[in-house]
Amino acid sequence: MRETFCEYIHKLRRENGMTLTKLAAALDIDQSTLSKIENGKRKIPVEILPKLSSVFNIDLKNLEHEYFSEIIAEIIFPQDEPNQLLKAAEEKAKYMRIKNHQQGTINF
Amino acid sequence: MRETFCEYIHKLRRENGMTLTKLAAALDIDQSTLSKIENGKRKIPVEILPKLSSVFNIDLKNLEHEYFSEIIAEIIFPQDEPNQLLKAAEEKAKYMRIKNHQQGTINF
DNA sequence: GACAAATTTGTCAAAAATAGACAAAAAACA
DNA sequence: TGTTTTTTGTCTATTTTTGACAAATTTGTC
Repeated sequence: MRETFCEYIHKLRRENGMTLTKLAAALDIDQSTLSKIENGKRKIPVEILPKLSSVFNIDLKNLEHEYFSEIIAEIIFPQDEPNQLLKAAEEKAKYMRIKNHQQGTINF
Repeated sequence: MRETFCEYIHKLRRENGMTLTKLAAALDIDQSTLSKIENGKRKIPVEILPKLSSVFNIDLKNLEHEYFSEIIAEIIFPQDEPNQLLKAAEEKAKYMRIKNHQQGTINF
């Protein structure tokens, strides 16, 4: 996927000929909130992923993949050495696995 | 660097024979807060990076590198295909640069 | 062991960020 | 034009985060 996640949601909705109101209802959020989400003005709540998955029949793993890669992209986007940063992150993740780090302790 | 950022701060402080009270004062935070930071119980405020840099004479770029890679590590750590995730993130960051995406719009 | 210094922990109120809801404005389109 | 859809603004409630303080615990030294 090239586009951002919010663009993707928008595309999915239009392709399936749904209105904001309808999709919002299926996702159990306010339609104005969905509009904001599609326009990148509100953060995407993780909880909607499984619902998107079932509404549009898309593998949940895929959606999660897109979701998290986007968050990472937001971080590396302004950096000047993104590749080094990603390498370092990999190393650190390995280190965390070894020390079987308490997930989500803090800082994210 | 292998260790986590909080471990690193702790190490730096001890190596330089500083007490929590002293370093906390230099960083302009409460000493109990610094203790929590070193123990991964509070998130590390970005604002302390420049101060750490000058107190310990470490290149700021380096510190930022470690700081952000850690955040990314926290995200990929629990994922089962971290490499694919990182690749996707790279792609997305490129896409964002092209579309000259408003940094930090949302979701992070 | 006793003492002092250093560190960790718990708690609580203040401040900040986020979410949810609603209505009005704007845009799309038939 | 009239209707539906979408976007935007605003407000309050809720949740999360922060800062500060004091008590408890640990550490190191004599």
